[in-house]
This record gives sequence, structure tokens and C-alpha cells, in this order.
Amino acid sequence: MTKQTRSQSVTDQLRELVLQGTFNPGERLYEIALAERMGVSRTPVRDALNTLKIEGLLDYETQRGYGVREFGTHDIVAAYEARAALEGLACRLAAENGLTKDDLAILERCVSDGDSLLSSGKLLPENLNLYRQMNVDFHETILRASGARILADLVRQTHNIPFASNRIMVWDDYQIIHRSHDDHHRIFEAIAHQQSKRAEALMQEHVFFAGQVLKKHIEAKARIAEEPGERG
Amino acid sequence: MTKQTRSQSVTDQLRELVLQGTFNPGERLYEIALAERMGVSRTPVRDALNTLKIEGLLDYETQRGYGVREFGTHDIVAAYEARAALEGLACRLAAENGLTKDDLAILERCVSDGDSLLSSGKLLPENLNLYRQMNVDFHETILRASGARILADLVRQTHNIPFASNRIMVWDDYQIIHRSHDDHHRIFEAIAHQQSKRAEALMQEHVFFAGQVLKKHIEAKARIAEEPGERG
DNA sequence: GACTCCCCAAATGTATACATGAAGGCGAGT
DNA sequence: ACTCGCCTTCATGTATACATTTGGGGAGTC
Repeated sequence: MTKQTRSQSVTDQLRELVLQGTFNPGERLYEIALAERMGVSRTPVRDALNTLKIEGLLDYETQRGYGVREFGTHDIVAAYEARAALEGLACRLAAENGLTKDDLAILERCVSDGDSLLSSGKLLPENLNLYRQMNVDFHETILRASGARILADLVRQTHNIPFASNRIMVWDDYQIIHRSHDDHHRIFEAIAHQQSKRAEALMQEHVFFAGQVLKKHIEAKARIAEEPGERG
Repeated sequence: MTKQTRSQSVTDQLRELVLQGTFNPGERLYEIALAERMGVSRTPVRDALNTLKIEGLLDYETQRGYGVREFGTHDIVAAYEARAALEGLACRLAAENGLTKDDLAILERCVSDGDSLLSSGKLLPENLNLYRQMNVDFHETILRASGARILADLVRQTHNIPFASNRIMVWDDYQIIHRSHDDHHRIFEAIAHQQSKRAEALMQEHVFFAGQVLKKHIEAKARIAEEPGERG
């Protein structure tokens, strides 16, 4: 990891805090309080707040400061739908342009690495990070291969929603992970054979499905959390 | 227009300068020089540079400052394709949810205003701003009606590319404008009748077509600009 | 007792001083 | 004369002092 400035470091820390739900929705964030908490001056904190505002994680009003933006299931689903459309598009462009040998090799490696990690019939907890990294690599390689940096930028935006990050997945169902990795197989095949339309459709479904899984997961969790109160 | 801070004002000015091509691609932007030029201190300038970096207009390297990002025809086309996908999605969601009476009324108004402006068989120069505003209203209303703020955010991003703004259009061909407004008619109809799939397809084509027109326009201009040099 | 107006406190906006790092030129040594 | 390394210079990164605005609380009046 290359050296980074305090502004960048604070931005990353604060983004992580917000994405992890450390703050309550709507909670106001004070520059001075954050600066003291992080052990820096207001300057890097202001940079970070400004950045997260543009990324869409914070609300802002002139002379009134920043607040944590509220996100509902609806927003998460919309983010996944947007991501599905964008990554589908990137996938099609990549297939149309044709990949470099290097990029093709990376994708092939991702697919075979995934096969290994899943070969035992389950995903071992110690392999979770490896699988996650493989998944990120797969998607980022395709975005890069699309040749359109703006698509990568837009997709990055769609990750900036609590629960919607590509690093957060539903891991408790081997069947779902297996099916997801099966999608990777077919996407790779479609790209390699320049079946651009098929590649687009597969990627759209791949991402959309992940969104649906996450949605059900969140709703189930919310139901459980509410039950004790509903009994009274 | 509500009062805004210097940071916001400088950001808007600088964004406009970059979008209008005031700086050469790759040109470096110095904080101090900009601050003097704009008559403010480095603080608002730094805010602005940070903002435009995240919006994707500037490149940045730690301890090395900011530079104007280069955009090619390829980027512009990709931006339009992304916008087509996103606005198509928003249009479908809006049609599925159903619009409020107010939003429906706004769209209807946009359509009939456009009819008036084009009724003479051409678009008069003094009506150009009115038409442009109508067009912006139409698209923004649909984005709002989609109920997904993230879509509006993402679409805004796609405007942050030189030549790709929704405020820049190719105005010299009445036929094209007329066809574009005809799309609005049909999109309105599809939304009003909750024909969500049709609404999505129409909007996708509507935006994609605008991108194609712009692409040809840019290429034609580039050809003309190069000719004198090619003769030598 | 409630309402209004004014003043103060606190938070954000802006400027500037200071710190750090990077790049290029100049001088010394070979 | 050429190369290596240091040193100067300048631009960015960070902290802090100062300015402005907002909102609330207290005092005074009806």
C-alpha cells in the first residue's frame, strides 16, 4: 500500500464507519468532534466529509453541516439494479472489444481459483477472504477491459451504500455461492467467445440476483429483529 | 438562487471552465494560481479540486496535484450508453411505481410546451433556452419519480464530461430535435399507461440516439478541423 | 405567563502560517 | 567533461487563527 495523506486516510476510515452503520441514520457529524476522535485537525476531516457528500453517503446543507444519509431496502435494490445495468454494459463492451491476453488470463485464473476454493463442497471460513478477493478481481478486470473508465467510476459509486458493497456478501448458503461462481464460468466463456449480448445478459442477471439475495437477507433479518417487540 | 459558499461558487466556476474546454487535456492545475485567478484563498480552491476529482473531471496524484482529465469520443459514447441504461431503468421504475398527479402534470406540460416551441416548423434561437429547460425538466422529473435518488446521482455523474452535458445539444437540425421531442411524447404515454418495459426501451433509445448524434457531430467537427493541416 | 427581541455561544466557512515532500539545478569529485 | 548527491525551491498537506452565520436561551415587555 502506497503512502497516503491524512485526508485520504480519514476519508477511508470515515467511509468505513458510515458503511458499517456506526452512526445512526440522520445523525449529524461535527467536524471538530470527528477531528478530535481521529486525532487530526479539521482540514483532513473537512476533506473527508466533502468527499463522502459527493459519494452520496452524507447529506449536506450550507452552513449547517453534514448528516448521515438514510438508506432503505429500496435504495439498496435500486443500487443493485443500476450496478447490474452498468456492469452488464461493461461486460458487453469488453466482449465486443476483445480482451488482452493478460486480462483473459486473469479471468481464467479467477474462475479456476474459485473452483478450487469451492471444490470441497463448501466455502471454508479461512478461504472467505480469498474468495472475496477473487470475486472483486473478476469484476474489476471486466470493468477495466471495457475500456470505459467512467463505467468503473459509476460502479464504484453503487458500492457506496451500506450493505451494497461488493465486499459484503451473503455467505451462509453454499448453493448461492456455487451458483454465483457458475455465473462467472459462463460469463468468462461468453467474453472469451465474444458473445457480447450473452455476456451482457449473464452479467446483468448475475448482479441482479446478488441484489435479490441480499434483499431477502436484509428483510429476514429485519423481521427477526422486530419480532420481540411485536409480541407484547 | 440561495446563497452559496465560496467553495461551492468556485467549484461551479471551475467545473464550467473544465467542461467548456478552457484548459488543455492533461494540463496541470495549480492551487495557488487558481486561487489568485479566482480572488480567493487556497481553501475553497482545494475544496473545488477535490470535488471535481471525485466527479471524475480531474486526475490526481498524492503530493503531485491535479490535472485535467483527457476525454475521447470513446468516453463520451460510453457516458451516453451508461446514461441510456440508467435513465431507462429510472423510467421503468417510475412507470412501475406510478407517478404522482403533480409529476404527471409536469411531464404533460413539458410535452405540450415542446409542441408549442416546435410548432412553427423550426426552433427559434430565442426559444433555445426554453426548450433546453423543458428538456432538463422532463428528464429530471422522471428521475425523481423513480424514487431512487442514487439513479439521479449516477446520471448527474454522466453529465460531468465535456460535451456530454444535457445542456449541450446539437441544435442545427430541426429534424433531429423534432424526433427527440416525439420520443418525449411516447415516453410520457408509456409512463402514463404504466407500460414500464416500453417506457424503459423508449428512454434507452432516446438517450442512446442523442449520443450517436453528438458523436457524429464531434467527428465531423474534428474532420473539418484537421483538413487544413492535412493538405500541406 | 407567554411572546418577542437581542445577544451569545457554537459550528461552519475562509484565510494564512507552518510542515512535508518532490523535482530540478548546481557544485564537487572522479 | 560527466555523474552523483545535496540543496534550494516550489507546490501540496496540515494546523490553526479569524470571520460569518445560525439557533437558542435569557431578559424584558405586554
